[in-house]
Amino acid sequence: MGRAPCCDKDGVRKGAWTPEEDQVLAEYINKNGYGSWRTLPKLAGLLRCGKSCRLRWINYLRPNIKRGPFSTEEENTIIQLHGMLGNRWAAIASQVPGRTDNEIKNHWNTYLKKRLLHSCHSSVARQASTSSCLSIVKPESPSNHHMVQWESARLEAEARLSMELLLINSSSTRKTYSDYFLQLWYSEVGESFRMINGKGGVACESPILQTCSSTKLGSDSDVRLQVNTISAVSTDVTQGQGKSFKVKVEDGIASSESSSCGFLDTSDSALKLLLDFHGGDEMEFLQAPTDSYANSLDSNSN
DNA sequence: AACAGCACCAACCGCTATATT
DNA sequence: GAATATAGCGGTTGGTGCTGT
Repeated sequence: MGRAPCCDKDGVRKGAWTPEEDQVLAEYINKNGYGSWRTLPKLAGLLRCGKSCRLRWINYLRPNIKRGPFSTEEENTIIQLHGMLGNRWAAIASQVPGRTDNEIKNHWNTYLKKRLLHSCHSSVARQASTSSCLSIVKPESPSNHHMVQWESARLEAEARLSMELLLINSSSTRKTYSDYFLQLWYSEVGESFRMINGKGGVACESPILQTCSSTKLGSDSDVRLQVNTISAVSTDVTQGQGKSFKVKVEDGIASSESSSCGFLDTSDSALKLLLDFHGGDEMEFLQAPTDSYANSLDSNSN
C-alpha cells in the first residue's frame, strides 16, 4: 500500500498565491486555528493542497514573520549554527527569531555560501604556499587549529543561545541557572555539543543524566562534525566508560553510528564556559571563514 | 529596444519522522 | 507490531525582475 497523496490532485491550484487566497487562509486560521492541514483547504474553501496551505502560512502569513534584508548579526548566527548543525534549516531557523527555514535556506544558498566561498578563494590566493582549501594535514596541525576554531564557534553560539534563554525567561519565571543550562543542554544544539565532545574525550557531561539513554541521545545520527582537514579516516574512539563507538570521518563529515551511553558527571566548567565565553580575536574567522569550512561548502555543493 | 544570463525567492516535490489506528 | 495518516523537513524548480551586452 503506497503512501496516500496529501491532497486530491484534481482541481487543486498550484503556483503563486493570490492576495485573495492569502486573506481566506489567514482569516480561517486566525478564526479556527489549523487543526489538520489536510482538511483545512476544504473547510476554508480554498482550492489548495493542505501542504501548500501549511507552507504559505508558515513562510509568509504567520504573525511575527520578519521580512527584509538579514542583519549582520543574523548572518553571523546563521553561519555559526550552520557550522554546528549543517543544513538543518529548521533547527537554525528556530534560533533566528522571525525568520523561516525556507528564508534562511534561500539566503544561505544565494548569498552566504557564495560569500564564504569567495572569501576562501581569496584566502587561498593569498597563502597558496602554506595552507589551502585542498590541504589535508600540515605540520603545524591545522586540523587541530580548525577543531579549536569550530569548538569556539560552537561555544560562542551556545553562549549566545543560553543568554537569550536567560533574557527571555528571566522576567517571567524563577528558574535557576542550571535549569537554563539543562534546557540548552537537552536542546538540539546541546545534543550535537555532547556527541561531538563525547567523541573527543572532553569532559562534558550532563548534570542529571546519570544513566544511559537509549532513545534521544542515540537517535540522531545526523550530527555532523565539519573537520574538513581530515579526509577518509575511520577510527574507533573509546569513551570513558569503556564503551566504544565508531566514528567515521569521511570527506569532512563525521557521524556517530551508535552512541547510546549518556554522560556521567556534572561539569561546572562547561556551564561556566557557556555563560562566560567571549569570542574575542579567535572569532575573527567567522568574518573571514576558514579554508576548511569553505572547502566543505565546495564539496557539499558538488 | 531586444535579448541573454543571472540572482532571488516562493512554492513544489519527495522523503522521513511521528502519531494514530 | 504493522499499516496507515499526517506533519515537517530539506532539496530542487520555476517564475520574475534586474543587469549587462
